[in-house]
Amino acid sequence: MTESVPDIIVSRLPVYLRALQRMSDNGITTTSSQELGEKVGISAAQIRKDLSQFGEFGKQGTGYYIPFLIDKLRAILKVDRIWDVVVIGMGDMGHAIVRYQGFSNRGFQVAMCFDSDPDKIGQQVGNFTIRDVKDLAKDVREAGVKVAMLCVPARFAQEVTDKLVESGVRGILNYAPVSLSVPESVKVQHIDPAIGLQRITYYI
Amino acid sequence: MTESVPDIIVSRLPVYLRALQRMSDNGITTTSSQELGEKVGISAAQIRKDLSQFGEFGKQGTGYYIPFLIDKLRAILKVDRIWDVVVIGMGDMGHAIVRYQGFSNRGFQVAMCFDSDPDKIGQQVGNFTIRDVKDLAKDVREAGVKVAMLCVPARFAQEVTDKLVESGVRGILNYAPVSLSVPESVKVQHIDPAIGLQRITYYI
DNA sequence: TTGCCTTTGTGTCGAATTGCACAAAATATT
DNA sequence: AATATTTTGTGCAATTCGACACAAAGGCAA
Repeated sequence: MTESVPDIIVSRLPVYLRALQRMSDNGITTTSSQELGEKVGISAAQIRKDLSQFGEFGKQGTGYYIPFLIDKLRAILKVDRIWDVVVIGMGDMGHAIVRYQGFSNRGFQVAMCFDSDPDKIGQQVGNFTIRDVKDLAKDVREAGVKVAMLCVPARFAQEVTDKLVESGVRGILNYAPVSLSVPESVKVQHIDPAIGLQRITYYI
Repeated sequence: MTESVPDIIVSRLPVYLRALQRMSDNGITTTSSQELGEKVGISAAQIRKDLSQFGEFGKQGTGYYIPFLIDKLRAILKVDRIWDVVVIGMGDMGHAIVRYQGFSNRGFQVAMCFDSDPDKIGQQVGNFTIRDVKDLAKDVREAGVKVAMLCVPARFAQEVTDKLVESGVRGILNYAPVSLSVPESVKVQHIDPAIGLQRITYYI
């Protein structure tokens, strides 16, 4: 039985994984909590404690064998598989996301995309034909897609969210600049560049 | 003298501001910590305590007068002005950012954009002509730009970052999927959709 | 005015998170 | 084989953070 792991620890794991995959790409096979910590800007003790929530992945005196640790983290984060993702809203941001090449080796692939604009529906973006958002519920449910990226204007975000939740989506990456209301069983992560920038200017 | 305010509180302020601006746009002039908390998914007590770090902005029995609180938050976050922002890397993401219309009423405007690809340099994106990244240091320094959005591939991110820091940039919103190393005086915020998605799939 | 209702700002406390330090384990060296 | 070196995993202490509760203040109704 898994002890419930604090959110804040879970939120750091993808950062570790990203750094490890980068090291692996550079041909490095072993690292220490010290070295990894310097790369990601987190203390070595913190990293060791975070990882120890899930098992003993390192070896005293040697550190961590990177391919092994990557496998473990991918399993923990459930990205030891490829998740289909649906993208809603084919503005500039939706386009950029659908065409982005960086998802596949991190556990995700775009499976379909939607818009409500009749001029856009039917058009091609990358390998995909933009579908009518009226078919969103049906298509998402039938395909069993569990993860969505929401790129619609703020005023439509909540209504699309409700449809997604209804259709069985369990997680939403929200690019719309608005907070979403969802059941507890659904996880939301927010991406809002203006909020990121405002968190910066406070310190300048 | 301002007591040092915890990062975690600062990071919530832009979320409050966004919700308040939305309420204001909808013609609402007054709210309570209770109501605001429901909108952003944070407890009322938390909101009151966060705001009390900076002053007494509410009135017992009535709550908060939204235009006043917006002004206060904008001043605290230093977005009671418009910050020039430089965008580096004119791929799909850079394009989407430069063309995004949502920054101006939240304190930011794109001032210039750069790429290293000779085919892209000189081309028009929105109202801007793509400049040669070789001129980055000079142009940024001369214009006194303090904030950057980094949209280059991961392998170039650190070297561009170093140039930006050297040129006087104090904050970077990093879209590249890699951790950056910067002096303490420079603030970085990360936007990586794959990390957002991995934080979601853990819970599914 | 008086009494009732609402809502803030904050003191207190418990919980969550982080930092520190070290025994134990593994490797490297002599 | 014995010693030195490295680095993990973790117990404990310190700090940070969030929930709760309530006095005080303002508004409203009669």
